[in-house]
Amino acid sequence: MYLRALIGLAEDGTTTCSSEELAASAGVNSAKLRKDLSYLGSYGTRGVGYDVEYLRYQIAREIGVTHDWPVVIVGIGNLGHALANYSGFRSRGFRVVALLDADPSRHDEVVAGLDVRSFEDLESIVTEHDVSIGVIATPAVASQSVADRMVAAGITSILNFAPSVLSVPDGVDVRKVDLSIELQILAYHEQRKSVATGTEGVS
Amino acid sequence: MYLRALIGLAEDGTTTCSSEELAASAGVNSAKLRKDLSYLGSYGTRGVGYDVEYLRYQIAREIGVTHDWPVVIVGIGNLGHALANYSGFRSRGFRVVALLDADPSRHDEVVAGLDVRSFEDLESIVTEHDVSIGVIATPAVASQSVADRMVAAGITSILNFAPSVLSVPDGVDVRKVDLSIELQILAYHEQRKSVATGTEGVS
DNA sequence: AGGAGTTTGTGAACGGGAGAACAAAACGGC
DNA sequence: GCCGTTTTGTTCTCCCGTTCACAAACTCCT
Repeated sequence: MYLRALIGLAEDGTTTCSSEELAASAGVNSAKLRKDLSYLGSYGTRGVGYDVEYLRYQIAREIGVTHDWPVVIVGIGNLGHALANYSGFRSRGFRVVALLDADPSRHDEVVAGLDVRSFEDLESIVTEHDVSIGVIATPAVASQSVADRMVAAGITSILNFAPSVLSVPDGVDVRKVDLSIELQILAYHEQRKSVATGTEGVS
Repeated sequence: MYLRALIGLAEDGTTTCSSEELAASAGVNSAKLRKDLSYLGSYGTRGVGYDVEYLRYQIAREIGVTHDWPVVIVGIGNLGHALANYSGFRSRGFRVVALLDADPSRHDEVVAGLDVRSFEDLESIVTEHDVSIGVIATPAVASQSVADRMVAAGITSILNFAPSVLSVPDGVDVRKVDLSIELQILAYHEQRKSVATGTEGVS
């Protein structure tokens, strides 16, 4: 988030910023920002602030976005389609090297300039491109078996868009994004709002 | 998450479950689950466990998924396209009532059975369908102005997929989903793994 | 050179979530 | 009807992230 805020500041032509400004851009408290940055090192100048370009490079180096990460996406339904085309991945240092789907009827499609290939090709693709990050955009029922195959093939980080809890061995990282859970959280607060104001009754 | 786990258990034909089982399905600790459920009330039976259907209804009622929530999606690019087609929304009680885009060249498209309409129609749609939840899938530069218009039109909950920090008045909830941040977090851990094992050097 | 004004970096206090542990309650067998 | 077993609901403790507050350090102006 700080890196993204710095990029935004750099695009606006800002060369130096205080922790207060950067915190506002990132939407956090300035003390938290200073403490977070202090874990990386002492990259600011007291009385002046942070050099935008310098700090940007230091953060990029620390979090590992200085080189491209190859990524495979499994499950080319609506969501996988969008992810394959999502420009944010490429601009943040991720390169989609393959799109896989278990459904043979999808194998003739070309999405985002890539052939949709058979899920059976997973191992060879992972080996060839030295892929360590996989994205699961399949239905929930398929997600665990896809994850197992990914782990067996050597993938050690998984981004899971399926609404399922994956079990993986130690040493493998999983992050889960559940789009409808986010909406449900908003709906919950909406409901509480209407209860509080008495606009709407809840049986 | 608990609701989803309960639905899964119900589909498997389970009628009763212990906190231990449900916690395992949801991927959390059983003490935490019991504590969370205790905030809703005392819906379990000691020595027996929870009735799946009963608990499911109670949670659904509490979080407000007993009735459908109308939703508008603004920005019908790749991501908006996928969101409009995403079946998880409908099955979780959300109904997409309109798709809006500022680009007139998109207005002839039909996505997921809905016309893509002009962003200018926002106010009338919100009023007509009593929409309180809006989804922003525009580029980052447009997101703040879209949010402002949404708030002015009466929307009080926003799900923001743009990589930007939105500022909104009190009483409006914003949740942010940033797809590439998730990948960056995985990449960070990957980098640390390779540093720790000495597989790869970091200058 | 020195003091006033800024801004970072960090020690201390605060708050809240997570897990362990246990009392209360329900069921089943005798 | 009573006791052992099981499982919930809740309290207590611990730990971690966040925030406050302040000393150290840097710049600018006189």
